[in-house]
Amino acid sequence: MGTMSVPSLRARVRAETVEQIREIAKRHLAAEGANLSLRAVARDAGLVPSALYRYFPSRDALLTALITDAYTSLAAEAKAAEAAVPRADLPGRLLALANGVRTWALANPAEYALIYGSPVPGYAAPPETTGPAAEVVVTIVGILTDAAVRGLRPPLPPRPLPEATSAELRALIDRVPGPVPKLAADTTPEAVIAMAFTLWTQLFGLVTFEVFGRLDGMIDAREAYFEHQVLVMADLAGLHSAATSTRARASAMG
Amino acid sequence: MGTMSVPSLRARVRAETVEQIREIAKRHLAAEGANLSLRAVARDAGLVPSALYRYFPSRDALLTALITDAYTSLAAEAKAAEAAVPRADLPGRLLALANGVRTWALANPAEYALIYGSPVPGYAAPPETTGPAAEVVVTIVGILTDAAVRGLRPPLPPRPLPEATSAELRALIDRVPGPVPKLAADTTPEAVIAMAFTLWTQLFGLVTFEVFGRLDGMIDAREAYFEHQVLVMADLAGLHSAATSTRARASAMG
DNA sequence: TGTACATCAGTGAACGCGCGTTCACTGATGTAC
DNA sequence: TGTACATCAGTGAACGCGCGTTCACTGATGTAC
Repeated sequence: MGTMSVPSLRARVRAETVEQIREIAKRHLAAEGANLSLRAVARDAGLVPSALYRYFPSRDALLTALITDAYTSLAAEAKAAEAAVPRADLPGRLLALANGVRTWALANPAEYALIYGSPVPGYAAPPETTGPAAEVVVTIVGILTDAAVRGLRPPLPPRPLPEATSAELRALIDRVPGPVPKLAADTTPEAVIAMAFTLWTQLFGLVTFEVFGRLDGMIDAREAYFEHQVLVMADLAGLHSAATSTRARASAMG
Repeated sequence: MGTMSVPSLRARVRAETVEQIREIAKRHLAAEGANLSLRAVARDAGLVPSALYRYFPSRDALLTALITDAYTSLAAEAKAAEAAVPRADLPGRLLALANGVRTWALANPAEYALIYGSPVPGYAAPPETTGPAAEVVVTIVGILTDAAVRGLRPPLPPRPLPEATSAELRALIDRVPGPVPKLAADTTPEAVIAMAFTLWTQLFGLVTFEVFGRLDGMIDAREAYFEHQVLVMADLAGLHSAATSTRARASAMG
C-alpha cells in the first residue's frame, strides 16, 4: 500500500542487513559446501538464529537467493568481458566470455559448485533461475550468429543432426523473441545453435574439471591449457578468418 | 599372521556384511547426496550404529570405499563396452566408451555426483583413487593412438600447444609404462594426448550436464543428442575414415 | 509540533531431532594343544 | 575328539554436539491525525 516513496531509514537498514546476510552465507558456503547452517550464519551476523526469519522464511529461501545471485553474477561478469571486445574479433569474444566464466568460477568456487555441481538433494531450482542460467549459452549463440551472418562456416562440414535434436533446437530458437537474423545461404539456424550447445558444454566441462580439481597433478599451467582449449573450440566453430583456415587446411592435406 | 588359507566361515560372513553395508550406503547416497548418515545406514543394515565400527573405522573411511568402488565400477563398465567393439572401428570404440560412461552415470547418479560432482567439503581423495580415475582417459588415448598408428589425422591441423602444456603432456606420457608406439611421421605423442584430453573433457562435460539436469527443458531426446555430440568429437579427432572425411571436406569447400 | 497506535527488528528460551563416536559388556566362533 | 583360551561381531547406553524452526516478548522506528 501507499505510494512508492523514498526508502525509509528502516528500509535502508533492512536492505543492508539482507545484503550482509547474503555475504556471510556465501563465505560459509565456501567453507562448508552446500551444508549451509542457518545458525552459523546468524552467529557470524551477530544475530540470534531466530532473527534470520525476519529476512528469509526458511533455509531453502536463503539457498535460493544465493543460487539466483550466483547465476546473475556469473552471467554479468562473463557478458561484460565479452562485451568489451570489438564485435569483429570473434575468437576474442569467445575467449573473453570463456575467461570470464573461468575467472568467476575460480574466484567463487563454492557458488560455482552450487549452480554447476551436484544437485542439492531435495532442492528444486525455482523457475526464476532459468533466465540467468541461460545467458552464457545465449551469448555464445550471439557470437556464432555474427559469424554466420558474415559467411564464416565451421571448417568441418556439420554432421547432420538427428531429427529429434533438430526439432528441439528449432523449438529453442522460436522461444527467443525478436527477428531471426539473416544467415549465409548455406547455414541453418539449427546448425548454429547446435554448435553453440557443443561449445557451451565444452566450456563448462573445462571449467568444472579445473574448479573441481580433476586436473590436479596432471595440468598445472591452467591458464595456458584453458586458453588453448578455448581456441581449439573457436577453430572448430570456424571463428578464425576463413582465409587462414583454408590455407591451413590446404597445407594439412599436403 | 599364519598361512593364507581358505577363508573361514567368519571371514566369509564378514565379507558379505561389508558388501551389504556398501550396498545400503549406496542407496542412501542416492536419496541424500553426500550427506551420508552412518546411523541411517546401520539402521537399514539391521545393526546398532556402533557395530559399523567393526567394519569401517569412520564415516570418511566408508565414503572412501564408496568413491573407490564408484571409480572402478564406472571404469569397468565403460572399458568393457569399448573392448567389445572390433579394434578397427575407431568411432565405434569411442562411442561405446562414451555410452558406457553415460549409462553408468545415469544408472548411478549419486555415485557419479560423488566422483565427478562438487568436491565433498573437508574430504581429500586418497591417492588410491587416482589410478581408477584415470582409466577412461587412458582408454581414449588408446583409441587415438591406434588411429595415429594407422596414419589417421585430425581433419583440422592441430593448433600448436603452448610450451608449458606441451611439457606437462610429455611428462604424463613418460609416466605410462611400456614402449611408446610408433606413430605416423607427422604426428606427435603430445598432439595425441592433447586431443585425448579435449575429448575426455567434452565427454564428462556432456554427461555431467545431462545427469545434473542442465539440459532439462531444452533437450529431451537425450540419447540422440549424446550420440550426435560424441560423433562430432570423433570427427574432430579424425576417427572416421580418411577417405570419407577428405571427400566431405572437399565438398564443403565447394 | 505532539500524541497514540501500528509496525517490525531482534531476543531468549525451548521444541524435538539426528548426528559421529566411545566404551564396557556378552556370547558366539575359531584355534592350539 | 575334547578342553581352555583368544578373537571378534554385535549390544546398549551414554557423551556432547549442532541443527531448523516456533513462540511470546521487548523496545525502537515509523505513521496518521
